[in-house]
Amino acid sequence: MTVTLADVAARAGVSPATVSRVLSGNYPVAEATRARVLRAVDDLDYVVNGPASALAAANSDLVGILVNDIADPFFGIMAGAIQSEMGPAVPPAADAWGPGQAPGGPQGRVATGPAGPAPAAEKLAVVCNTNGSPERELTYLTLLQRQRAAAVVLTGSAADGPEHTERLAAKVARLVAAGTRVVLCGRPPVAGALALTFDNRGGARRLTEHLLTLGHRRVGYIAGPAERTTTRHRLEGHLAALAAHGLPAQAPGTQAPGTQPGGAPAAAPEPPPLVVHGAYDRASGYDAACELLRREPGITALVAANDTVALGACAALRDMGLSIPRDVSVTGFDDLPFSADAAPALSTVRLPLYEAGARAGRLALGREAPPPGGVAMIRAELMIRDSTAPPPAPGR
Amino acid sequence: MTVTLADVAARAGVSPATVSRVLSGNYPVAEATRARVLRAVDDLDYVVNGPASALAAANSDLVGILVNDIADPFFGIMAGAIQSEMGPAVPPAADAWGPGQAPGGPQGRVATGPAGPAPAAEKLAVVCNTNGSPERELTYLTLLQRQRAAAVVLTGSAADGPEHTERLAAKVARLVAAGTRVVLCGRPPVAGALALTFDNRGGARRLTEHLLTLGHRRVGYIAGPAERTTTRHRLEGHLAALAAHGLPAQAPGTQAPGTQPGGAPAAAPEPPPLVVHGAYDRASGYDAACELLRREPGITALVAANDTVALGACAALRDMGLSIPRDVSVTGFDDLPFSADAAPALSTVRLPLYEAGARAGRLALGREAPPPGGVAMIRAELMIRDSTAPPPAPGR
DNA sequence: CTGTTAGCGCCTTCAG
DNA sequence: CTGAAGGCGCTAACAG
Repeated sequence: MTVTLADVAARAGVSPATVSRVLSGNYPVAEATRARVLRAVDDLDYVVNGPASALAAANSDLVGILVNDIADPFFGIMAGAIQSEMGPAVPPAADAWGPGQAPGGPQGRVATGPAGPAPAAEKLAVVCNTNGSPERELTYLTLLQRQRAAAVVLTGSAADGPEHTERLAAKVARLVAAGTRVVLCGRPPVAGALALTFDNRGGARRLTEHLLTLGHRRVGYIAGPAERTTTRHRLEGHLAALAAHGLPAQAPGTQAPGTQPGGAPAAAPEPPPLVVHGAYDRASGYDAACELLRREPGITALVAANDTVALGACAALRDMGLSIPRDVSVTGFDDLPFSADAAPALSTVRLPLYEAGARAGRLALGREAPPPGGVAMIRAELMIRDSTAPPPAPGR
Repeated sequence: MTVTLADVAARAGVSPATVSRVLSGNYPVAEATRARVLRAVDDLDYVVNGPASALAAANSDLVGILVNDIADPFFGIMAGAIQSEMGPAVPPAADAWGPGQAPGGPQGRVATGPAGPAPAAEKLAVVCNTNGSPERELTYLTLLQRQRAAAVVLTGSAADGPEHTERLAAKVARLVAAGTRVVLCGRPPVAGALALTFDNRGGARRLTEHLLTLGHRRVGYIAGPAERTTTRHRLEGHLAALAAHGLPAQAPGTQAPGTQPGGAPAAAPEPPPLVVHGAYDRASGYDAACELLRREPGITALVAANDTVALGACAALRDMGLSIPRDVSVTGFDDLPFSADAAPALSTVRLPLYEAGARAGRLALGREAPPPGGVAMIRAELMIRDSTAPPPAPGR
C-alpha cells in the first residue's frame, strides 16, 4: 500500500541501507547515488515511516510543549517562540531536505561537511493544552514519554502543593532517565530539568512599590487561582512590598503599622481582607474588582494578577463610574500585546515571553549551553503607562 | 535500560501477547491475570513504546492540529476545542477506544484499579503553528504523515492561489490515502477532506449592510493579507453589500451609482480606493485606519477584517481625537472574548469558534457523522453593540 | 482465555 | 563507499 524504503531502494537500484544513509545524511554517500536516491524518493513520493524509524533508532523527532491555556496569548507567545526554534538544523546552508524538498541547490549541502554536531532533522514541535489540570499534565507527559519524545518544555505556572510537585518530579526524572530533555519555562525548577523562571516575586514587588511611592495606601489585590505557583509568587511580592512600607497585608485603611491581624473578634469588626482570588481571566477580574470595592470603597489602587484580569477590573471600574487612573489606579502583569492598547494604556510588568520561549526551545534541542546550575532567572521589567497615577486628594 | 513489554510479561508470569491485550483492552482477558499484569505494569513503571506499537499496528494515536498563529486567540479557541474532544473516550462508561473502535466488551476494563496506569486510547492532540506560511503548512503535513497521524485538522484561512491550493490538495489526498482523516475547520473545502467552513462572505455582507442601513455611505475597509482565502471572502461580502446599494466599491464620496471606475486619468483625479490590506493584527489596523482617513477624511465607518484589527483601528481613531461611534463607526469580525469588553463594545460578527472546533474534533475521530457532501457551512451571527451608530449629521 | 509465531519498516554494525 | 543481516518493541493472526 504505502511506499517503503525498500521500494525506493529498488527504484534507485541500491540497497535499503544506502537510502537510509542518504536520508539521514549522517554518513558519506557518493554524490551520484545520492542524487539517484533522492530522485527515486521524489518520484515515489516517499515519506519516512516515523514510528519505524523511531523504533530502530530509539529516538524520535517529537518535541512536546505543555501549556495551561492555549487560548491565552501568554502561552501562545511562548509556544510560538519555542516552535520557532525547532526549524531545520543550524544557521548555515540550512539543509531542509525532507521527503519532498529535493536537494535544495545544485549540490545542496555537499561541501558543507559536518558544519556542526549533525544536520539535525526538522523537529515536530507540538503543543499540548493541559487546561491547567495537573492530571492532564501528567497524562500528556506519559503520552509524550510513550512517543519517546526528544524533549519536553513545560510552560507557565505549576500546580502548587506537595503531592503534585512530587508526582511531577518523579515523572520528570523518568523522562530524563529515558533520554528526553526536559525544560521548564516560566516555572519553578524541578530536579533534573533545566529551568527558566520568571521573577514573578520581584516584578510584583516593584509594581506595588511603584503604587506606594505614588502615595497609595489602600491597595486591593486580585490574585489568580490559589493553587498555582505563579499566583503565590506574585502575591508574595505584593505583600513584601506592603510589609516593607509597614502596611499590614490586609489593612483596609491607613492602619498603624504593627497592628496584629488577629485582633479582637467581636468588639472591633475584623477588617475585610483586600485580596481576592479568581481565575486568570477577564471575568474574574471584573467580579473581583466589584467585590474589593464593596469591601473597601476607599481603595485607590487595584493590583491584578495579570493583564487580562486587569482589563476585567478596568471594565468593572468603568461600569461603576470610576475613572482610571484619576479615581483608581490599576496595574497588570505580563505586558501582553493588547495591554499597551487598552484605554488607558496599562501600567504593568513586562515578561520577555518570546525571548524566554526561544531560549527554552534552544535549550530543549541542546543548541544552547544550559545556565549555571541549570536554572536561570528571567528579569521582569516595570512598564509604567497611563493606568497609574497618584491617588485622589484625601478629601476628594 | 528501559523496561519493555517482555519485562512486564515476565514479572507477571504471562506471555507478552497477554500483556499487550490487557493494555489495549480490546480482547478478553481473565480478570485475575489482568490484575496481575496491571500490577506488574505499575511496579515496573512501564510505559508503552509508542513507535513500536505504532509500527506494529500501523497506526498511531497522534492527531495534528494546524493553526496559522498560535498566539492569536482565534486559533487558540478552536485548537482548545478540538483538543477537548480528544479525551479518553465518550461520555458514559462506554469505552470506545483502541486503534479502531473495539468491541467495548460488556465490562471492558470496568473493574480496573485506580485510574489504571496507562488507560491508553487517549489521543495525543497536538497543535502545530504554521505562522501562516504555506511552506511550513506542507512541511508539518509531511511530518504528521511521517508519524502516521490518525487525523489532521487544518484551521483558519488557507493561502489563496492555484499553486498552493493544488499542492495542498495533493498532500491531503496522500494523507487520506494513507488512512489519515483530514478535517478542515474554518477553511474552504478540499477534495477528500471533511470541511466546516465559516460563512465569511455572508457575515461580512450583513455587517456592511448594517452600516449602510444606519445611513453610512463612506465606508473604509481594512482587509487582511491579500493572499488568504478568508480575506478574500470577507472582502467579497463587503463589496457585495456595497454593490447591492449601488455604491461602487472604492467610491470615496457619495458618488452616483454606475460611474465607471476607469475614468479619465488626468482630468478628474482617480478617487483613492477605500480598501487597505494588512496583517491580521492590531498594528495593521492602526496603520490602515490612519491611511484610510488620510485618503478620505469623510469616512464615517470603518469595517475591519477582524476584531484585533478593529481594536487597532479604534486606537488610531482615538489618537486622532475622533469619537466612536459618534464620529466614526467601527466593526470587527469573529467576536473574540475581548471584543465585548472593548470601549466601546465592538459591533462584530460572531463565529462559533469553540463549537466548530469541537465538531471538527469529533469528525476527526469519527465520533460524529460527516455532514452531507462532507462540507458544512457554519453560520455567522451579527452582534450589534456600541461601536456602530448612524453617521454624524451631514453638516456636522 | 492464553501462548506461539511472524513480521511491521528502518537503522546499524559488520563485511566487502 | 555500499551491501547483507539482525533486531528495535509490539501486535496480530493462529493454534492450543
